[in-house]
Amino acid sequence: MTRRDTSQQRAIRSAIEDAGRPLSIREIAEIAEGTSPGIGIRTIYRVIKRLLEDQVIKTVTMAGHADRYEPTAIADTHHHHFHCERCDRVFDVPGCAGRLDRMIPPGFQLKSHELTLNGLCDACAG
Amino acid sequence: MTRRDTSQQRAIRSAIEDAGRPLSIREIAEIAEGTSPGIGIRTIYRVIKRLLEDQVIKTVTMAGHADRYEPTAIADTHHHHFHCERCDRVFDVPGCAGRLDRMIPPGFQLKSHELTLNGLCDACAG
DNA sequence: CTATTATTGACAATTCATTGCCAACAAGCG
DNA sequence: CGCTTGTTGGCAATGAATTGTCAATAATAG
Repeated sequence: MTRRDTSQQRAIRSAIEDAGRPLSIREIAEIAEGTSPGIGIRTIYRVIKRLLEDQVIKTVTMAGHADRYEPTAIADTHHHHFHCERCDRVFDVPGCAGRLDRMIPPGFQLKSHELTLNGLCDACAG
Repeated sequence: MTRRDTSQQRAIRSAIEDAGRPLSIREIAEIAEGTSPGIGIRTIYRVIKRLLEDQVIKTVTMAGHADRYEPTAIADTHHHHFHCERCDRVFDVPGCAGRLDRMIPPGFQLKSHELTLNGLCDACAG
């Protein structure tokens, strides 16, 4: 049961690592297709699942959009996401909104939060 | 093609208006079942669609969760949402996180944002 | 009250993302 | 290099949410 390295896995890993932004399954498939032609969608799902299990990448959950994936190192840096309404790409945005605890009603226990910004990215706005 | 009022429609409308929090399709169905026994899920979808078209209610999009619906009057008051991990209910939280424009990268155009708070509600935390 | 027709609800059908299955393929040990 | 077996990819199958269909029902104008 030795783990094997394949060109498909490398294509998927580098797609995610080089993107600089969280990628959806579809985006990963398109990019990996360039590096590893003919790669099947089934393989994308399988490899993503394993990368998640191995904590190599983490899931980015977006309000109203498909999940994206980004390297754990980036995900662990506290930040949020900007979704471009036109090109549908998602970008990392450093920093945080601030005093969220103040918003919480008495008795409630805050554990985490997700901030989704919507608008136009520089390329689409220009 | 005159519009007709029915007990099913009233049950759905009052479920949403009286809840005091955004409701999912499933929650609406359960509550409406109490007021209008035997109401079909098909009717829930149909009436919700019409209420959305008529701007009577609006959709609450949550990161990682099914859409919820709340009265337009409430939706138009700027606020955010708290999702309880245990009971899966969603609550309105007044106020806003603050200076979001400062987080936006140069060239980007911010149009809207969604903040999802996660944790335990007072009932589940107590 | 009666006739018209908008509305309902059961069921089938669709949509879309994800997974099961399995024969063919290929990574890497010896 | 050759063999073992982990991996791949096409297709079927699944699961979950939503919609189409249409006969039966019920709201409302007259």
